[in-house]
Amino acid sequence: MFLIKKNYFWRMSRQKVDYYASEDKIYIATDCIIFGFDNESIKLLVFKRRVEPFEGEWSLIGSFVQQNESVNDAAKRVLAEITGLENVFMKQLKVYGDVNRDPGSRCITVGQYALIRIEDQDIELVEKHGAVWHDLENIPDLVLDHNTLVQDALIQLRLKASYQPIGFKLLPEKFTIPSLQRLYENIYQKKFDDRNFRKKIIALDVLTKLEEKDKSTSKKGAFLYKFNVKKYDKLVNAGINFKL
Amino acid sequence: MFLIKKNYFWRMSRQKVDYYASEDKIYIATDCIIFGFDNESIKLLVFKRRVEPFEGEWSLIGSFVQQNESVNDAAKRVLAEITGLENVFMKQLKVYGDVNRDPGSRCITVGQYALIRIEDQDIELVEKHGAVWHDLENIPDLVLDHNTLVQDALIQLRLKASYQPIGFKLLPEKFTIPSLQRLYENIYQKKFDDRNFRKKIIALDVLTKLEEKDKSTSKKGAFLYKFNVKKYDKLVNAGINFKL
DNA sequence: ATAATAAATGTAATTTATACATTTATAAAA
DNA sequence: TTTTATAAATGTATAAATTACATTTATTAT
Repeated sequence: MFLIKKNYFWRMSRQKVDYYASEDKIYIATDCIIFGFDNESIKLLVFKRRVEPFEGEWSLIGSFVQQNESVNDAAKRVLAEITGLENVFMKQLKVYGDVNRDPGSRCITVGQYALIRIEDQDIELVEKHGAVWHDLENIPDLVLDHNTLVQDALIQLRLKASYQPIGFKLLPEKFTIPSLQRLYENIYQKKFDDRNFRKKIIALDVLTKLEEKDKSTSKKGAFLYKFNVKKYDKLVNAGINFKL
Repeated sequence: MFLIKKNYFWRMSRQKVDYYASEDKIYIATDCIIFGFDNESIKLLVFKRRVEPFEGEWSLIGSFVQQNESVNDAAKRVLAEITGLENVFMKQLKVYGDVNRDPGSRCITVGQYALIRIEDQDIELVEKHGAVWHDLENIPDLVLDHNTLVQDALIQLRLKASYQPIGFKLLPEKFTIPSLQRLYENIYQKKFDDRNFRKKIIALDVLTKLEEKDKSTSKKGAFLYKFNVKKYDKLVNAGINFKL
């Protein structure tokens, strides 16, 4: 039998239910919906479970939240364990709290989506954990409600991209305008006119043009740009409305 | 000592920590940030605690999540207990999961904001629970991190209002265009030009004009309108972009 | 009959978004 | 060395949306 600590009686007065003793427990997990971009398309990082239960099945990367860490720190910890990355863009998506979402035991999970630069990952670490990048069109069946988490995260990503230039979080430090365009075409699942796209992005005035060119995709080569964080922060503070 | 059920070993393989036995427990609560509109200004519903701890202090309305209810149902339950209302617009805001957010014991809370029509509330019930509506400019100091929850909810409300006409959730079934304008002026904390506001709202084509007038605020009286849910749903499905 | 007051209406000017075709730089092939 | 192939880069005219702005109208109370 598990006794709730005394100082937790305070909330109970408002409720009809008897909380005073309970064997019950609700577990708290967090699962990461990790998106990356490889200059071609947006991809999702999932891993194949190597132990029971669900051995051999695909799953998001997650963990229980521990007693001595915040919910957000738990997600950061898992992300670092699998990709070797810290200081990654990560946002809470939603709590999945249905009673029977996990047949094993009562467990809620906090979905958190992360945007990472694929090139920055620690490939050995990723492979060691059995994690694999999947195209969004080919996401396998995942355990529990994880496919729902992914779909919700995609909706959120598209929404958020429409009022904040989060797309930059997915790009390497130096990137070309055509690759930025491909990224946004991926996010929104539609083509943009290349002249208008370039015009709009440059009008935002958050890019710094470099002397270097990336010649990997054309003979002419495309100029590389950097994201100007200062100018961007100014924009955000002024209440940006970044619509493509 | 509390033993984690066997089938919960599966997540552990990924972690270094020993989960096999633990006296620890993380409590899960949910707190409601309840907004209402009285044709004048937006208000927040909070209540004065009548029992220890924090007796006499102001607090959001919340509860622990119970074993046999979902996180969202817990919030709905509390909301119904205090206001008598069901089928209210409510959205998850964020999980507050810092280790020390609650000095009593480890407890995370899911903030959920609700938009209600003040006129619909069960006043007796509200008063019975010691709940009071406060102007946003005069929100008292609340327990724990509840003031943070409120501020975050306001930001979210403003953001959401810019791409979905959630403002209507705060209005009575029949409302005038000037009162709708006052609501949006409250949400955005700025004045709109009355001619342009009316033009834009009517161009949305989700309002049905009634024959009745509301003469409570002028001699001429203002025509009442109803929100057309069908037309609105069409808009939402088509990917609305409701900007004022 | 008059005064007072909020509600309702239209238009011109400006800004922003869209549609659309050619030239340019370079590497590879001839 | 010349030609070919290819993605990158650029400008302009048209349409659509947003903004700024002033007067008339319906009604109640005096």
